[in-house]
Amino acid sequence: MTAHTTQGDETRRRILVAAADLFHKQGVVATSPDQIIEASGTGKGQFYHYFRNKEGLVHEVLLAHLDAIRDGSGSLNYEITSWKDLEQWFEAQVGLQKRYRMTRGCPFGTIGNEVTENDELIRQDLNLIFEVAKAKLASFFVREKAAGRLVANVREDQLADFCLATIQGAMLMGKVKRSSQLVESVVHEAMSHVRRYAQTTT
Amino acid sequence: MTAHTTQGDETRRRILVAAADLFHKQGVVATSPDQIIEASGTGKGQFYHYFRNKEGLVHEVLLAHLDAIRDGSGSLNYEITSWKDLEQWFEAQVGLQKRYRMTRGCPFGTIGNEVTENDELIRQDLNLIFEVAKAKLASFFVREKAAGRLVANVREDQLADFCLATIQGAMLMGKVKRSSQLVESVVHEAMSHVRRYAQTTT
DNA sequence: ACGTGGCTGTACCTCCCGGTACAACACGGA
DNA sequence: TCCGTGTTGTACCGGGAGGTACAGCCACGT
Repeated sequence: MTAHTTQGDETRRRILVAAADLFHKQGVVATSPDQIIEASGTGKGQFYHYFRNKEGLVHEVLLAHLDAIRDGSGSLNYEITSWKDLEQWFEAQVGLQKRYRMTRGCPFGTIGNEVTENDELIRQDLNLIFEVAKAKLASFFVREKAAGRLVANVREDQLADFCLATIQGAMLMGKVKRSSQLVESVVHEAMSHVRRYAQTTT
Repeated sequence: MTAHTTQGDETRRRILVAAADLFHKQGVVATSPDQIIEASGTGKGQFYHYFRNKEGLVHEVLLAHLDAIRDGSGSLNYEITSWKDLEQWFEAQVGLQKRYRMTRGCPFGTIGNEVTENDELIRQDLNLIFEVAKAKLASFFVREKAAGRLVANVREDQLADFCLATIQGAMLMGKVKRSSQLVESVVHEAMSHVRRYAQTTT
């Protein structure tokens, strides 16, 4: 299951990266082990040596995503310390989508939408990812409120969920429309809404 | 392709209904013709008699959805004439999701997320659906603005996109979390944002 | 040097996917 | 009545999905 050699570690990593990319591009169901094997330049032997099966691989891809959010090693910065940061967090997602010429949505959303009642494990992984992301965003709002810069009756986690949900929906619609303008304007509305809770209590 | 007999019309309809349900439940890619055939109680003969292939069926399912939005024959009412209507439109989506015990997302969103660069036709169908839905919502805002009950500098279609995007994101996250509370609160935030553009100019 | 792991490649297997071919049937009109 | 068109069932097919078996390899400690 896990690698015991630097070389083995490398191939394992290559499989993970190739899989993550293909899942993002065309979804989990539409991606076959053979495709991942070819894209990663490995063989069937390695694939089933390092991963129990396809579902196991999906699980580990999601864990990798989770780590990326947790330690900030991914291309997105979830450590929000200012309103500017929050705005950049939104913009960064649009930017990422633009690099793929608006042909892709959010990596998590893409997988999340494919989840059925038989994928309980995967669903929980995704749930955890959203939970961690929410906590990161919410902690910013908590600090702002503590500093008296946020109206007192606002629910911080609810606001964080709002941010996540809007960006998910915006990216999905941006992908369908193949247009970044839609995403930009939705993000703009969302930011404008969240900002209204900010107050300058002198 | 198209039926010429009331009986043939019936089987064609049964296939469409069964397909729509399965696509909503588990997505397009994960649904095989055989499953649709079994669920609709028909045979392979009928399937390929009435539809060119699987993609053709997806296309027609989407056209049926589109009609449902256009003439209001679906379970959702897109004819918004009051703020109460708008709120009910949001709530109706959550209600629908709840009936499936939060195991499904939006029918369009589910399909939209599966779209790749090879599904240009399907993508355009979905785009049209979103476009029509947006127009329905936007026309309400236009009327409100004309009546002076909306701030003058608001872009009506942008606001409509915002509504669509948030409900999409909310339903996706609701499905992943298997919780309707998340959806309710996101919808609440969205409504609260949109309502701020309303003004009573005496 | 040699065994004992981890690593890697390839052959193979079963099942189902999307689809075709084709024969039988129903039934209204000439 | 008998033909033609719309409808329905079933047999079949190539290919790829997801996965297993297994044999070679290479490095390492001893």
